Amino acid sequence: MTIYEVAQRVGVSIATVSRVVRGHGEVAKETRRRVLEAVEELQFRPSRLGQSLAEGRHAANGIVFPDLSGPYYAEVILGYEEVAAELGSSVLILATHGRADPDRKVLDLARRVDGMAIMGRTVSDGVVAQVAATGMPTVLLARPPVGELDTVTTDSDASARELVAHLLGHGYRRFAYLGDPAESPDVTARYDAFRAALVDAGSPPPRAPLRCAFDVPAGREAGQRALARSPRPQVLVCANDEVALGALAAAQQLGLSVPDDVAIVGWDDVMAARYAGLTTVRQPMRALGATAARWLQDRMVVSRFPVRREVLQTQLVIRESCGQHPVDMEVS
Amino acid sequence: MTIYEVAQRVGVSIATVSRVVRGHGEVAKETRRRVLEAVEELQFRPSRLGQSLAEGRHAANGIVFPDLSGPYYAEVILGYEEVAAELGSSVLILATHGRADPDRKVLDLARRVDGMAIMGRTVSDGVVAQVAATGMPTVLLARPPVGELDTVTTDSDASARELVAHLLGHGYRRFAYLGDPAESPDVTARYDAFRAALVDAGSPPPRAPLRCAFDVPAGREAGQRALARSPRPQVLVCANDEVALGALAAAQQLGLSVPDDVAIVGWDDVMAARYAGLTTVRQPMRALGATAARWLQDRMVVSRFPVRREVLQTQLVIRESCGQHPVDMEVS
DNA sequence: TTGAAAGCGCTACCAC
DNA sequence: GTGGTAGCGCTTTCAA
Repeated sequence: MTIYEVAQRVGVSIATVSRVVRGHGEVAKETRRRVLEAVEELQFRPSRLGQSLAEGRHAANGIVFPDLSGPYYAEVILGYEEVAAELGSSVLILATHGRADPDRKVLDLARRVDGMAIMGRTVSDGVVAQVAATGMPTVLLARPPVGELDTVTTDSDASARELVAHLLGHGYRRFAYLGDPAESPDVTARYDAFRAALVDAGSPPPRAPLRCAFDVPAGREAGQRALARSPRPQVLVCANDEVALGALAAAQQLGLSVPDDVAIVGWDDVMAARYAGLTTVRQPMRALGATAARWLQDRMVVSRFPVRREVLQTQLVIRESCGQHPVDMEVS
Repeated sequence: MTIYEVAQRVGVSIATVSRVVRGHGEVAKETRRRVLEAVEELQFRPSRLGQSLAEGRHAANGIVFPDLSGPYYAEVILGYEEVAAELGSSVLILATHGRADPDRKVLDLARRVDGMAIMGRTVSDGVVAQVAATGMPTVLLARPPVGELDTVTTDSDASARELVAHLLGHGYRRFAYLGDPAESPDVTARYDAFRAALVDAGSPPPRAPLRCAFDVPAGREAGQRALARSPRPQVLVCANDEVALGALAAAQQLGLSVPDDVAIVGWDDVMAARYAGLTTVRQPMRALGATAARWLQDRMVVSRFPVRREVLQTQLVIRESCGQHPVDMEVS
């Protein structure tokens, strides 16, 4: 079903059909009626490819993320899709984690979209720069800036400072950090912020992080390593909630009580964190994605636009896992 | 940067450049070298639009889901993306829930993909049929079949039967069901299965479901309503885990102990369920998405292919919320 | 008010 | 081996 068949059926040119369908240009009332009738009868829908090729735009944009497992990325993507869809863009998603040749895949995605958001440690700065160099509107998410690209991240410093103050207030002095700063820019930022907060508070810097992946099993394994250290750390500060939940399991397995024998804190505030009673730092994940989509739109509409950088606020959420509190500080 | 510029630079025709780039057809070694050199220098990447238009395919497929909030859909999409990417397709996502004109959006998506997966109650059977009628390879996910379309769902009957047997074994006789069968085909299936299992076991059928949306706040509200009934139900059977978590909060708020005063069971086994100690039915969400992607591929490759129907197995997961058990039946 | 036609960027067939 | 060229389906300008 092409525009030609419609035109032929009505006995007009394809230009006229196009005008009617798009609602641009002037068309005689009667002609319009006949065209619309044929469109309806033939169930004509213009080919997106033909349209895009002629218009020179895809009306789509993409988001690249490490992987979708874990509620964190899912939420970001939801926020992104919601805004993008509102703005009339289709959304393409691309997970790179654990996949062969992520660079190629990102470059490939770049050929199907008008703009893209790139999250975390998915591809190298070089590839990001390469994509951006083609003139592709690009925004970076939860990732250090590259060149003059728009970048939206979430705060680690303020909440790390709050967290450390809170933990020191509990009287804790021996900390272990679980997570691999090399794995993700987020972890890097979180670890650095944690370390800086500790040092600024006059404490000795923490030992090197116990490196582990970003999931529950890895957290458990790292938790076991941490808790085997002597003297045993009083607090396990974890790169994200899943690692913290793993650490929780490790403690349980060793017969240690949380928080009496060891305190555990996470990062993100995924749904499970509430039920595990995990003290954590809440991330505005939806807002992260929504912001990226909005900025992308701005860049696609206005050619020259000042570079944007924004650090979204996070919130320390105190629950039971970091120590006994006089009253429940968070109920709901 | 088009194929013309590359051709001109090298002094060959675009046909030759195309041959080299695609790796088809015979090209003299020396010519190939010079073309590749130019491609490299000019950073030429063929336009996806031109390519697709000429090839007559998008090399992309789409998945439509009610919304992305809640870990359930996210996991399905992950499974889908993983397989689709492996198969060389880009993935477009579309959330319909709470959006204006979902039909139009789905039809729109259909113009950009070679195949699509449609989940749950996103669009009417009519629209599904309309999409399928265009020849678009389509598979239905967690949704009743429409016409001759491939459909993959998860089992509700067997696990509902197991669940009911287990609950009856606890001595419970008064059940309340929380969730709105009209909201999603999943809920319909779950409620029907629950009801049938109860009746088959010789119990009286449950009262009508307490209708509520699919999230924690709605679950809490419905939980309050349920627990205010007299006589108070002994078990709240919930449409999904989020509703169950809400019901849990409601019980807590009323000062009721779970499971001593009231038992609560959910459906899905999202991550939070483990930490909330929720008895639930585990869904193979990744497998659901992966299966859809695989079937779609089959349909796109082989034109005529027998209709497929599959019901993936689910697993009853017993935790604390359904009653005291002699020993921990699930540790990890 | 309408039509003809020039692209948009590529693939693949047919000649040479 | 290589080039010419006819599509693929649409938008939009220019004429009529």
